[in-house]
Amino acid sequence: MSVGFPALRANEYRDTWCGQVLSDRVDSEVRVAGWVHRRRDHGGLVFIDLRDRTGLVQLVFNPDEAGEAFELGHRLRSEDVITAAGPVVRRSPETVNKDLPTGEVEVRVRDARLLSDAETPPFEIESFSGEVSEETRLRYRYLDLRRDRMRKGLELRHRVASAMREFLSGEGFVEIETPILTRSTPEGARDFLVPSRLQPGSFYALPQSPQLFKQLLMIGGFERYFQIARCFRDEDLRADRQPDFTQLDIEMSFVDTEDVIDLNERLLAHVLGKCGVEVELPMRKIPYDEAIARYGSDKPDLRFGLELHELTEVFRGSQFNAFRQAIEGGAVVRGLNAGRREMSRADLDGLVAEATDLGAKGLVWAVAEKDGWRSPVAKFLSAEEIAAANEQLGASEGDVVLIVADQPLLSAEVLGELRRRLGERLGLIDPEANELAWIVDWPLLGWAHDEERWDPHNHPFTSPDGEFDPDDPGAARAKAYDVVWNGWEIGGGSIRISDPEVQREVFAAIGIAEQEAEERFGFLLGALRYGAPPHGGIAYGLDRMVALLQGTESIRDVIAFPKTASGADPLTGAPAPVDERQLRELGISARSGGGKG
RNA sequence: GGGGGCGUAGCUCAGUUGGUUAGAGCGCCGGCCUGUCACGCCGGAGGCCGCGGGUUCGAGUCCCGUCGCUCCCGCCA
Repeated sequence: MSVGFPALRANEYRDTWCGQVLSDRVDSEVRVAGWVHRRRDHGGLVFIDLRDRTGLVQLVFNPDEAGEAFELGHRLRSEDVITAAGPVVRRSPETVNKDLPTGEVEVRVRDARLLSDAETPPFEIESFSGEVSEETRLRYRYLDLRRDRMRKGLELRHRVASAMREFLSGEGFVEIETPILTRSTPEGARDFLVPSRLQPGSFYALPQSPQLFKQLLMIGGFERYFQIARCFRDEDLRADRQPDFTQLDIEMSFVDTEDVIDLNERLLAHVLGKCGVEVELPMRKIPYDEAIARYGSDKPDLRFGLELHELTEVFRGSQFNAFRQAIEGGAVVRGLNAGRREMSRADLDGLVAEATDLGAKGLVWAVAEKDGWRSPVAKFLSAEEIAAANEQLGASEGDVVLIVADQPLLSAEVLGELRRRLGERLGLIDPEANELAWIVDWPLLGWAHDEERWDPHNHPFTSPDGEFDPDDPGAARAKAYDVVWNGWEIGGGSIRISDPEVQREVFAAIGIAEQEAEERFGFLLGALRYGAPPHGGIAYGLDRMVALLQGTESIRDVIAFPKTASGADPLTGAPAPVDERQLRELGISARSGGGKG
């Protein structure tokens, strides 16, 4: 499945794509153009694999047929750009190359011309001696892009984006661009700032998302908007995070949660369907609390089991002090049945170390045996406790059990992360499987322990589900929803607050004072007063979606010109110092007070 | 901000307990070769062992610092 290739209009360079020189062209004359992929020079006979975006075709330079062009055949080197013409000839049976779609034929060159003489590339385009380091690939990205893998990734990305536009246009959505130079939006991440020359001392911010603008578009009456939008966040990078990334941003009016979910399920089925992934509708919906309790994650990988079970009641009042005291202190005891496994003492101790690294106070392991547990803590546990725990965990003889007692969220997340790692290590994941689900019924706010205040789980414009009680903000649920695919969060959104009074209450609850709210979001609060329809939407991480479809862990493989982990671009050298003069013009020079720079 | 891994030829990597002239495969250059397709054969060039300092008779190897790449934690709708 690839991007379509229209019939070429003949010009002096070519009239046929390399990949289309197939058996049906035998006896016809073709002119092809491209890059010298590989040469096999036999002295009196030269074979060239010529590559363009559509594939490879073998050119044969033979002194009798090629004439003057034969000399060129000898001189050609890797990545030279040529045009060549001649008859398409069927290969004799013993010289057919079954690994090549064009391997049944070849072009007998009669005429060829060098269009561009290439220096020896720093790495082989298709190398067979190990993976080229990412830094080298990025420094010569224009060569890396010639590789099959990159071309397929970016073509896939184009197909995904096209399918999105196609579906949404058909549903009455209008694609609208929002500003790149804007005011800081409050999604929590650090902003990239752009100094203003015309207003020295003031700064634009690059948008972390078009959130506020899409709400303004709803108030502006567009009803259905989307944008494939570039977003910017100045935070540390990861394999699945770039400082600038792309999101499919959607917003719609006169809708509630179910309407948004319905539209988006059909969108996902359309887009993923175009890429060979069947999506069963309706998709699973898992409440946030259930996701945490069963999988220890708000983006669970549902391709395998190993679910978590709560054991707090089993161990309440236990003789085992660590459990009893933890429970009395508000902890929740959770267990995971890893199943019948051959695990050495070192493996199990390794898991304990991983759990403490993840922030747990400890991890108890046990191996279920005929009568009781083999475990460092077995002697502290009664037969009744062990039997009850086995019952909860569904554990039978030989099963390895892992238990964490800690604060409710921490105990779940630690075990959830161990679950994820074990699923991978134990080979429990079917690489062909695709599990999509909605995570719904999110808490509106979360308690930020280090700052001792309430923080929006999503962003501060998310609508509470039902009445918002300012006296008990922690109890509020949100009209929010995330899409999770094989353990990756690929999208998330919410119904927004369309009542200015509710918006003020939520701002107040998260510690944004009236005056500050007016300063930072006055324009939104003002807009909400002029007739805001009920509205909501969603945003998808396009890079992550394409990476998942491509089967790669790194979104850098599906971005044409990505940054390294330190936010640099080895190709252009960005970020780079700028002239003192430029800084002075912007009024931000360290020496701006002084004289000449 | 913290932790792990890596840095040796153009590329991918090996390099023993610190020991004498630094290795391989691919690529590159030259020669031979009319059916190869990761062509083959013969010959050759190519090294600031990331950078700086230290220990030592002697450092690619040990120590300290630093820079870069990478993965993770923190951070990040």
